[in-house]
Amino acid sequence: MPYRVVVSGELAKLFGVLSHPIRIRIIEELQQEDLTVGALREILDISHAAASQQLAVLRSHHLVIEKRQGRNVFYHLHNPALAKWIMAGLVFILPDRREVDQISSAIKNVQEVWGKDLKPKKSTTVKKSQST
Amino acid sequence: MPYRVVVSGELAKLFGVLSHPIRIRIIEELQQEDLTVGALREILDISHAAASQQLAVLRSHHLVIEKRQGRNVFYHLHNPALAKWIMAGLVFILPDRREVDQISSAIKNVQEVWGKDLKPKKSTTVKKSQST
DNA sequence: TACAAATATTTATATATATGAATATAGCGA
DNA sequence: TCGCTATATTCATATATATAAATATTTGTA
Repeated sequence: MPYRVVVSGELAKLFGVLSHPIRIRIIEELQQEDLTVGALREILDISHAAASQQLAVLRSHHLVIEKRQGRNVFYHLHNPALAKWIMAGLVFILPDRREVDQISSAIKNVQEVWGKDLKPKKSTTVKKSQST
Repeated sequence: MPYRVVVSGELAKLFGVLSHPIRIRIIEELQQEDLTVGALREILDISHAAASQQLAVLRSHHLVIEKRQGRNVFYHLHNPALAKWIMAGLVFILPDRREVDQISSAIKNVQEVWGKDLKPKKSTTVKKSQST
């Protein structure tokens, strides 16, 4: 198979995995610190099953790594550069005129939160509580 | 709307647009030189309508710009950095064991072709002939 | 046992894509 | 100017795919 076809196919798959808001948010949250499924569920305000499913998609493409710790499963990025690379893609977002203000101010906010230099990882810190 | 939601949604849309092999190949081909629909059709070996449709997707997200010239319509990248950014995503492709060799050699090949320094653009050069 | 997470299944929805036909636009020649 | 051809876009339709959300079930662990 011609290599261009192989590679464009693989890239397309990668982009497919990234083409969901929840999965992007998971990746950005994981850049800050390792998190359990329950913690992500809470942060993203989604059901447990949903969090698990989206993590499974990321896992199946080796973008995140799971690490069991007691009854919790912590996730971290296989390659933290992924989160940075995604942020670099922000410049290619070209909203339509009417949304320009709203979206570009949102981008600025997000760059401060997701884009700033990272705190030293507290990877094994367990959140105190976790409901449902 | 919380800005994280806005931005992750916009990014997801962008990734969605890029999650098709043909569209990726179009972007990489356009990095080398501006091309007409017919030229792309030929290079990618797809139908004329298919080329036009995929270009419409890219156009609707402002990733490519059309410029009419006589009876041809030339396309170019709105932001050539897009092609480079996509190539930078290659490092996040983590194939399964069995495909590792095939895919990583394909990636190497592609990096030579799509990743090398660009020739000065001959943007308005019209291809001599064009069948079908 | 009870909790956390993963897995499996189903359902519903959306979406993409290929194809062929119709339409539009531009250049060319009589 | 009037056709004729080349190029490109659009539309309609059928098919395929995917995809997500919801639910239920299972597994592992304290």
